[in-house]
Amino acid sequence: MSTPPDTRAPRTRRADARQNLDALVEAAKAVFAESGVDAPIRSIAERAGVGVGTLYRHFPQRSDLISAVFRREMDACVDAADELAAAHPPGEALDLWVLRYTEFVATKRGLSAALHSGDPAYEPLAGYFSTRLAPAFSNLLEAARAAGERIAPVDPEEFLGAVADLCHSRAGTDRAERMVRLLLAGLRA
Amino acid sequence: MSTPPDTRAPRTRRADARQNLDALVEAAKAVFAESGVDAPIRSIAERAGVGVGTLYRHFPQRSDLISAVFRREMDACVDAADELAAAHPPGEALDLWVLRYTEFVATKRGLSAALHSGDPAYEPLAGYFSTRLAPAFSNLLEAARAAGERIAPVDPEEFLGAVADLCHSRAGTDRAERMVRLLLAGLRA
Amino acid sequence: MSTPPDTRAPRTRRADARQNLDALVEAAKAVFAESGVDAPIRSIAERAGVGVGTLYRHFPQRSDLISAVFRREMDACVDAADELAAAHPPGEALDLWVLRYTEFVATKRGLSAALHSGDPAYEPLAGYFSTRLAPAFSNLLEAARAAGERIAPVDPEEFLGAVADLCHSRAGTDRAERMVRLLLAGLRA
Amino acid sequence: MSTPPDTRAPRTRRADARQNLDALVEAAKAVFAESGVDAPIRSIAERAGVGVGTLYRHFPQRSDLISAVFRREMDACVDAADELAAAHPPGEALDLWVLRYTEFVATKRGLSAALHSGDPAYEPLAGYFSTRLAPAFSNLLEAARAAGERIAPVDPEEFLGAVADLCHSRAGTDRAERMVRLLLAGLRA
DNA sequence: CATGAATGAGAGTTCATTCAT
DNA sequence: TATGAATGAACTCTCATTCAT
Repeated sequence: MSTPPDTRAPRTRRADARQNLDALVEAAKAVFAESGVDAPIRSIAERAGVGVGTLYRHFPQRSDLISAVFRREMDACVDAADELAAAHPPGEALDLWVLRYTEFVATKRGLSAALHSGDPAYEPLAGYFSTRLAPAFSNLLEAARAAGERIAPVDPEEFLGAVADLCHSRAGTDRAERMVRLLLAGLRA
Repeated sequence: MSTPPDTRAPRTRRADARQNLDALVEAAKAVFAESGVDAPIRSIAERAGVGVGTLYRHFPQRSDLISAVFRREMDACVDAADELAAAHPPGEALDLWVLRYTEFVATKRGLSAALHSGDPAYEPLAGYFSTRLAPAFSNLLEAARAAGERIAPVDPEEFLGAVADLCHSRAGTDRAERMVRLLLAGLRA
Repeated sequence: MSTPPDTRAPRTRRADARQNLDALVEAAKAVFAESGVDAPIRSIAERAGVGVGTLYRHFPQRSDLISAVFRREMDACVDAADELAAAHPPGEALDLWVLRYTEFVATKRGLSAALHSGDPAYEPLAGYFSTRLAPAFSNLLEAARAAGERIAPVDPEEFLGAVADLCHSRAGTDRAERMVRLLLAGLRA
Repeated sequence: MSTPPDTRAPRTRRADARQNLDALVEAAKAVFAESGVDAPIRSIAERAGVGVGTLYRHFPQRSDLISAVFRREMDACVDAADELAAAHPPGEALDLWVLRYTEFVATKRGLSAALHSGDPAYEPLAGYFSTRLAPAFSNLLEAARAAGERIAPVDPEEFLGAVADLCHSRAGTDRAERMVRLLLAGLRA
């Protein structure tokens, strides 16, 4: 009436849920960076040293895992905005933060595709994008304007989306950076 | 009293092959636009009204098909450069062509990913990119400079790659166009 | 001035265990009725508000749980035989009890499959079937015969098995009842 | 961009589609009889000496395969009705055919479950049941009545369903036959 | 004693690719 | 030369079962 497999790998069992969760997100981050967000689920579980079942327990949908990875780093990126604003003059802070954002995006192949896929599973992620990242950027934009810089009107989300696009391709970070600078220049034209 | 010679095309071999090839490229173009370059091979063969075997005969690698599709439209895009240059003042021609190029890219989901995948199969395509599109753009750039416009030094290929990135995402063509214009503005800053 | 003795149940161990056991059997009954005996073990544990481990402690084999559920209701069904015999004339009691048995079986999707699966785990259940249900039915049969009814010779177990089969299918209880009546009619032909 | 596995089992390739189809239905019949209609798809493919893909090509849904198996034998069973009617007196033909039908059902574990599962995929099969088997049975019933037999009014489909239920269980054909005879007796009571 | 996280076998399904016809 | 049937690797997901806490 059932399948009685005799287990033979005792390994970690129950070590610590929190730890596993971390390992999974970390592994996912690495794998996504290497192979994009469509990488086989199993490869992530393996990298985390965890059974697929465990992965599914914590992240029933692929999108849950993607969201977890991105959210974690989005937070760090958002925090950087305040730090840079505090340590640099507005215009400079703006540029520096966009480059920081660039780094965040650099390893997220497929992020924008996911965000715009229309799949409702990504709405929370998109929401996070709108409610956290975009405002952070918007603040920097306003601060620069308040400091007297002439900056073209631009939708913050749209601009960040564009920067993301420029950084997804495997064309290398140098090119990405040059092109992002061009975009920033366009902002000031 | 004699049998009238049957004049109906007995030498269709070649013609058929050509036709198949055309149908395939056309079908691939449509399917790529709809589902991206990772679409099932079969769906392309079906759309072309041809067996998969035939597809494989003409395009042993998926990349061959991708290249064929892109090459065909690249040609049209390259030709447009001359036409625009003849009909408009240099600066305007430059902008118009970039928008024209934008359209070409718009339906090519995955083009830049393919170009930068590192897969040697795409080298011919990348080569075509460098030897045809980039020079066409370069000419427009030079013409504008010659006409007195101040245009930042930029690697043509890199710039075109960036534009491509901006157009891939499913975020809609409006956003893409706005962002491309920003990039163009950056060029003149 | 002295600490008043804490009289609140400190000896709940046993009581808890009994309670869990009850909850499990009850939950299993409900789940089996809804999804058949192949329902996920976990869903039963959840329904009982208990961890899977606890379930496994009490019922190491799925068949143990199945047996427990069935046994409990078989008992009730067996008891009904005496009650009906006491309250009705023999022939009527016979018919009424078979319909009562029908109800018992109705929600036991998979019971007969389990009983006849050949899996040795079900032998105790089958034994219970033979030693309790079949005799109860046999008594009613004999009583009816003793009362002068002409009833075909039939193996009680076999007959009950047949009735069970007629009730398993999801075809609805109406049909089942009609067909069971036909079977009863056959008994008297 | 793709997975280039190097095939190593050349085996039959394209031998004959018709043959494969037959082999599949045959294998499915055997597997269904052994393990019920929920048996792993893969086991059927293996038994037929065919890749899973081939199975899926011919029978995209499990229900398609089930239907194919059943339909084939239903046809034979329906044909038997005429033959028996021609060779025997009505009452006898009726009994003989029901036993014949019994044989058909005997190896179809899960048939009635499938028929009554409510899954729309089985509607064609259920339809076949109603339009072919039930009428065949109905004719025999009428013929027997016309010949003067007293036969209880009964819904042909319902009756056949009941017979099916009696034959599904693994309880052995002897028991099934005895119980079916009882049901037939009930019909004449 | 109870819990539920972890495990991994196994089932379903898709699709690139080959090759008999 | 064209066809499309066949193949099977690879992927996703579920769930029985164990065992650290």
